[in-house]
Amino acid sequence: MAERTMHIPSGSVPPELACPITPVVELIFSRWTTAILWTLHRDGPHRFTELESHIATITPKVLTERLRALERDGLITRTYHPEVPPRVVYDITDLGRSLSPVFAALANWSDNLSDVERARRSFDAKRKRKRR
Amino acid sequence: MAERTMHIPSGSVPPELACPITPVVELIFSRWTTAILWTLHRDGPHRFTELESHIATITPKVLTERLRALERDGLITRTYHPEVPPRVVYDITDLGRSLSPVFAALANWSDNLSDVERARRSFDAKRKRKRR
DNA sequence: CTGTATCCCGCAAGATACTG
DNA sequence: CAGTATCTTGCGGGATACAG
Repeated sequence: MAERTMHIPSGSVPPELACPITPVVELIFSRWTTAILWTLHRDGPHRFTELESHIATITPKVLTERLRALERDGLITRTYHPEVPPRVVYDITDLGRSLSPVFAALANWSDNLSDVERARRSFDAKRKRKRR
Repeated sequence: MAERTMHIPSGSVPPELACPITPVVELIFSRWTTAILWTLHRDGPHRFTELESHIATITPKVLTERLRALERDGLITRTYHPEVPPRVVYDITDLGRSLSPVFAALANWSDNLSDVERARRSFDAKRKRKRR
């Protein structure tokens, strides 16, 4: 873990006081955004409906919200083609691509999910025993 | 970030269908948890009130909730010392420590936060221009 | 096709007060 | 000290309808 003292951006909310990476977390990991970034990163540019059907359970409203936020943050681009019917293509930016080491670290760690599962079962079992 | 809810995914069908790292994200990055894990990892074991005052803006109720969840997931330990007054010490586990590469990747990426800020200003400026 | 515009709800999170 | 117990609230996210 990095031991450096980092600048804490102003305008951030409470938890940052104790943890310098919280701003990054809150920036990147709002719900659905990893799915969107991951898709664009791995499979290239997508149109609105392509993303919609690929993520499957997201509603158009929420997808629009997330895409706007990601575009505003400079992580994806939105390209409008004035055709009939209109066509809009979303793609990941270099800034968005720079997240790949983060994603790789997360993907690596997913090996530990089974340990988490086991810990949960153990914890719940103990709780059940104490209850009765 | 994170589920932002690491708690039992409510009624919704999870986004991990489109993104394999989403489960990890939802596990680790619920609000406050990075601050807790970061603190325990960097500064060693802490008592309840030590965490409370270190994170400063968290309420005891929420801190308890997060600590329980992290304990259940096997990422931290809770040790009760039956003294007078009672003493409880929280510490990070090996499983929790194994998140270091993830945190390091995130800390590294925080250099890009300034780019995000710039992108936001640019985006907002464009919006303003179009509006009038 | 690519979105808005509304309305609505669950629940994480906050405030406050109290206890073994 | 280390938490519960209760009540309230903000808002992310869902459902539905509709528009350019």
